[in-house]
Amino acid sequence: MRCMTRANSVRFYYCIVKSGFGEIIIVWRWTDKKVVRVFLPKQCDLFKSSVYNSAKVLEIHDDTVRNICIKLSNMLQGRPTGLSLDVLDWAMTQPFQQRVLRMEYKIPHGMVSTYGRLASKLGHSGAARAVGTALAHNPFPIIIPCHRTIRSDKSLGGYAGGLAMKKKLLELEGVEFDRGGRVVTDRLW
DNA sequence: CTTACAAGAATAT
DNA sequence: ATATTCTTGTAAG
Repeated sequence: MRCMTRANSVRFYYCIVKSGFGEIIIVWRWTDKKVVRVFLPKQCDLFKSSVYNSAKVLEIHDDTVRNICIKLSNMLQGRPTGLSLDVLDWAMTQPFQQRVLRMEYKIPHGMVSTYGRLASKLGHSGAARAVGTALAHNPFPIIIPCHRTIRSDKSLGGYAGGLAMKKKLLELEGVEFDRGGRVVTDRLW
């Protein structure tokens, strides 16, 4: 795990966590060491074109940072890991989106919900698609397990990291699929 | 079972 | 103000 920093007014640094899916990039704010974004392997180009680019290498020397990297790595191997939400920076999230993300966080390991159900839980029944867009812009994939939300017909729905990754993440958590790629479960969260 | 489509909600542009 | 999106229930093919 290596870190990098950016010489600018607002300083960020990032860690690369290696996984079976490829390299995951965690971006931190220098000042308060809060996680600002997580980039999945499929979002590598997005990272380069983001404001979090142009950095230089730095070694991890912080226990908090190291701890989060390890926990994230565990999650990528399908192990349930208690990652606290207070390591995250919510500044860039919209009010509704933040409520969606916090609700998503409650979905237990190995369980799935649907966009529509989450909407209802938030008191916005009918806002299934809005939940979808909120999750689509999830700045903290994996930490906020947005792979645990699927469509009402139990097909996968979407995932910024690619559907293959979404399916694999769920399988690692013990979720089963049928031949049509739909989740088999009678228990929706 | 598989497409087609309108409705609906929040956010991005 | 309009376009966009990780949806959904219903109505046909």
